[in-house]
Amino acid sequence: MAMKRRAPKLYEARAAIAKALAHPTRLLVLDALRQKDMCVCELTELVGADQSTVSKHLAILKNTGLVEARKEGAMTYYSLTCPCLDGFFQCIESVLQKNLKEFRALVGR
Amino acid sequence: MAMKRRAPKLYEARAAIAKALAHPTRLLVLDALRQKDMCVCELTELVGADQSTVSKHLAILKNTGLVEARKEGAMTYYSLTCPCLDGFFQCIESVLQKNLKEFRALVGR
DNA sequence: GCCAACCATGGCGATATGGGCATAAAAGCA
DNA sequence: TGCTTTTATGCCCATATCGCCATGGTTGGC
Repeated sequence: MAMKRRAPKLYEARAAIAKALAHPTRLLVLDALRQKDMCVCELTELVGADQSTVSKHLAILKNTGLVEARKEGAMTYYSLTCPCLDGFFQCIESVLQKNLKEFRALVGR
Repeated sequence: MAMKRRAPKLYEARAAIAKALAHPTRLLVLDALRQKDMCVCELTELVGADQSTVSKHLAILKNTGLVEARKEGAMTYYSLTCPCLDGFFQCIESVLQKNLKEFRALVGR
C-alpha cells in the first residue's frame, strides 16, 4: 500500500468501512436489520449459510461499528447503529440503475 | 457463496459496486475526480504508486460504472459518472465520526 | 521514420478473504 | 446435574486481491 501523498490513514479508515459493506451476505443482513433487530439464528436461517459463517460476518459489521449486539438470554440480537445507511444504499442502487439503463440501450431496449 | 433465500443476484450486484469502493487508493481517486477530470499520469502522481497499479484501479472503477474514460491524444482522462457518490461518502464519514466519538468517550475525552 | 511519453495488460508472488467443520462457552430447561 | 440451544472462535483450504515488473500498443513531436 503505497499512497505517499494524501492523508492515507483517512482513506484507509474509510476503505475499511466500505469493505465491511462489500459482501452480498453482509448487505443482505444489513438490509434485513433495517426492518427489525434479529438474532443470529434468525439471520442464519435468512442467509442460508453456516451459523459460524454468519456469526463471522456479524463480527465484521460490529467491529466496523455498523451494527451493535445485545444479549438476551442465550440469544444475541443485532441492530443497526446508522440511519446513514440509506445514503449508501441509494448510491449503490443509483449506480446499478445507471448501468442497467446503459446495458439496455446497448442491446437496443 | 450460499445465500439460498433472498434475491442473491441483486445483493451480489450491489456488493460488486461496494467492492469497487472498498480500497483506499480508489477512494482517493474518486475523491480527486470530484474536483476535476484527470489523466492517468496525474492520478499516478497523486497516488504515488506504480502507473500500472493506478491503471488497474481505474479499470475496476470503470467496469463498475463509477467513472468513464475519455481519450485525448495520448492521454486518457477519467471522470465521475455519478453525483450519487456524495451519499456514499457522507454515509462512510458519518460512521467514522460515530466511531471516533465512541472511542473518545471510551478513553475519557 | 524514430523516439519519447502515455496507458493497458499479462504474469507472478505475497497477503487477505471467505467458507465450512469442529469445538467451547454460556444460557435455559427438565 | 444432564441435555439442548445459541453463539463465538480456531483451524484449514480454496480463491481473490493487490502490488510491481515487464511488455506492447498508441499517440505526438522531431
